[in-house]
Formats: sequence, C-alpha cells, structure tokens
Amino acid sequence: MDDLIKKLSKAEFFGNFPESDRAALAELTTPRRLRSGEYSCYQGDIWPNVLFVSEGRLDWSMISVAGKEHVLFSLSPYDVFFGHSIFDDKPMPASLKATENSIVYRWDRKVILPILYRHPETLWEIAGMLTGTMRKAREIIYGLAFQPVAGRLATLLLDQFSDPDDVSVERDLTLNAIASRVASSPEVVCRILHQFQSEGVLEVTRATITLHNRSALKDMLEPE
Amino acid sequence: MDDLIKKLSKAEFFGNFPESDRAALAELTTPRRLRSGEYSCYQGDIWPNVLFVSEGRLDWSMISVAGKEHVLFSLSPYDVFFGHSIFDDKPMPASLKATENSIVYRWDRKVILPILYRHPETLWEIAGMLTGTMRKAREIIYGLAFQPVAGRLATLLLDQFSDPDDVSVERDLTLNAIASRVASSPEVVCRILHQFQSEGVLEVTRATITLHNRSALKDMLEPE
DNA sequence: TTTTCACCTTGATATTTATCAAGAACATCG
DNA sequence: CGATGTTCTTGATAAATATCAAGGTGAAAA
Repeated sequence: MDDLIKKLSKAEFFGNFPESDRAALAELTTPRRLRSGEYSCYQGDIWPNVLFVSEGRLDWSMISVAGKEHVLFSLSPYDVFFGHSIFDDKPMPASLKATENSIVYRWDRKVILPILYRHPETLWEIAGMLTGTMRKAREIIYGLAFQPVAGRLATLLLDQFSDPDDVSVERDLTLNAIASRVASSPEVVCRILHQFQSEGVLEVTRATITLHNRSALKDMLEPE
Repeated sequence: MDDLIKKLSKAEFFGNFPESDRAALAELTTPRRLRSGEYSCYQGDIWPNVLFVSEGRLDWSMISVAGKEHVLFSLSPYDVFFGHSIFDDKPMPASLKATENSIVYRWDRKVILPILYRHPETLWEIAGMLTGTMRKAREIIYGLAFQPVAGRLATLLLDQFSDPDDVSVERDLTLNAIASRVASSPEVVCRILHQFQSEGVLEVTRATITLHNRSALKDMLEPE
C-alpha cells in the first residue's frame, strides 16, 4: 500500500493532493494484474471509473465494425485515466488494452467522487486534463484529414525520438502496431519506412531505427 | 438585455442556473455582430472565453498548412462554447467562423469564473460537456480512420435527415462546404452524390435532396 | 540442431481518391 | 435583358493506398 501512496504522489493529477487523500485513495483500491493482451475496459461498456497505471502499458484503441483497430494513444506508468462514463454514464467509445503485463488500480465513481469534491480546484484541473485529451484528438484528426500516411508516420517517429539526443531507438513496435496507430496497413508502413531509408532520412534494421536527418521528418509536416 | 436573459434560460448549460445568475451574466457582456465569413477566434489565438450563440451559425474548423479547411462541427443558436484556452491557457486548436450573419455574446474567464464557481456541480457539468465534445471527436476519427468518403457522406446526410419524417431537405451546404466536412474535394462529393442517386438511394436536384432509402445509407455504415 | 512461428519484405494488382480542366446551369446585379 | 461570378458537373488522368500473395529472416522452442 505504501508503494501505491508513493507512486500516486508522482502522478500528474493526485500529486497535488494532500498526503492524507492519497492514503485514502490507496485504502479504497486493490491492484489488478493484466496480462499482455487483456482488456481493462471494452468499447461499449458503461465504465464509470478512474484508472491509475502502476506498471506496464495500455493502449486506448477503437475497433471498427470491420475488425480493424486504431490506437489513439497509450497509457504509461503514473498516468491517470478517467473513463468517459464517469462524466455522462454513456458507453465507452474505445477500449483499454494492455500491451504488456501491467498493474493498474481502479476506483469507481461512487468511491472517488467524494474525495475529488474535497478540493474545488480539482474539478477545474479535470477540465484542464480533458482539454488536453481533446487537443490530442485534434492532432489525430489533423493527421487523418490533411496528411498522407508518410506524414503520420513521420509524426510517430518524431514522437519516438522525442529526446533530441537519441538518434537510435529500439523497434518496440511491430509494423502491425505502427499501422494501427497511423490508420494504415503493415505493408504500406514497411514501404514508407524503406522509402525514408532510401532518402537517407533514417536507417532501419530488424532491431533498431537510427535517425540521420531529423529535420527532414519535420519538413515533411510543415513545408518550407 | 432581457432578451439575452430569456435566451440563456433555454441554453443547454446556463438553463439550470438561477435567474439571478443569468441576469448577472447578461450584465457582463455585450452583443457582437459577425458577418458571414468573419471569425470569432483564430486557430493559434489564446482565447480564454465562453461564447453564447444568439443568432446565426458558426463553424469550428481547422486549417491545414496547405490551406485546406476541415469543419468539425458547427454552433447554432443557444449553443454554449468554452474556448480551450480557458482551461489551459494554450492556443486554440481551430477557428470559429461565422457562416451566416450572427449575433454572439462573449465572456472572459476572469468575468465568468466567479459565477461558475458559485455552483459546485457546474464544474462537473462542464466536464460532462467536454466529454460530449470528446465523443464527437471520436466519431470524426472513426470516420476518417475506417470509412471511405462515401461512408462519411452517408453519415452527414443521415445527420441532415435527422427527423425520420423528413424525406426532403434544402441543400443549404455547397459541395465545397460538404467536402470540408468529410475531408474530401467537391468533385468527389458530387460524384458520390450522383452515385447514390443512380443506386436509387436519393434524388439530387440543384435545390433539394430527397431521400428514398434511408436504410441503404445506414447499411453503408454498419454492414449487415 | 532442427522446427516452428511470428514478423518482415517485396511484387503485382485493384481500388480509392485527388487533381486539373472545361463546360453547363443558375443566381445576382446593373 | 445581358453580363458576371459562383456553383455544379463530368471527363481524363495521376497519385495514394489497400490488398493479396509469396517468400525471406530471425528468434524461440522442442
């Protein structure tokens, strides 16, 4: 339990709470272990919960009627996630799926609301957090509406190479995983990756990607 | 002024306020007339305001670096819009543009926050409203990621024919306007519209669209 | 070591969508 | 009424993307 309290203090949201409230939160939940591939919530569920990621990684992804998957973003340790249903009691618009063995903590609305209400500014912070999610959604729409697959892939790569010093990253995503993030197919992603290579932008091996020309990727997004 | 107070009572959000607060709100703002084509806020602005639409129509639309436009949704009379910046002080991710001559009222954060804070449940309602916007964004992403242009157009048409009794609607949107909602080009929209016609789904004339087979449009979205 | 399996790669092809161009239909205004 | 400008329409063409198929590669398991 102390472990959880400590982790919550580093969380983006509960970090600002007084220690006593973090302790109260820790009292009200138990760890859940998810194995890679397991779901925490399904698209369509009424799921009025708050989730805290302690270990592992979860994807927030939509599934189409045709069975295709589109991953919008993923949750990492210390991330806090508010299920949509907690605000409006409607079904969840996407699913949360563990992509690694993970440990999460969950609170039901009935349990967590009284604690949130102790701090009036907290509700305002929630609005700020939701606004952040809306901004992420906006970026996704922008990519889909205006950019070709190559552009969306460039964005994803720049994201992976977020640290300006990193020039080489492990390929932790399969082509399939990448495709479901840029809304395309693994074959197309493969081709574009090799096209980037032939242009000297980067170098792909089976295990790593090495970036040679970061600005070329950026130019792809904002011409000039 | 009384006019505004009355209108606010029918608004989705301020309608639940006590009359005194609506009066207070009316005191703190003045009407702004926008001519068709004028902008209320620009993508990139810091714009910490709340907007109430009294008359007319505004489009919430993104503009790409290449100059293309994508309309995400529009605001009609009685709609209340919270600018993103009001929550996080960051630039607006899209623009608000009047598509008709319109009358709107605006409040700055400094002015409106004290009134909102009078009702603790209001903040929770704001979160609910933001969640609604996120759900709209999710539908847009779903369309762009999984559906061809014809599918997105079908969704738009079903939206126009929302009343099950309506079988005929005025064509109030130009092909250009439709194209910027389904993220395509006017030529493509034109062709698909005529393709629908040749399939007997609907009938297009210059002035109206008449729906012959509503379920055909629905089937296009959810096969089977 | 061999087998197995998932993943990657590449080619060939079909489909979808964008773009350019030109003419037709319509509304508006002088 | 004629002139003007916008919107619609259609054809031709190019580009982007999806899909299917087949073979290659490497890692893990037997």
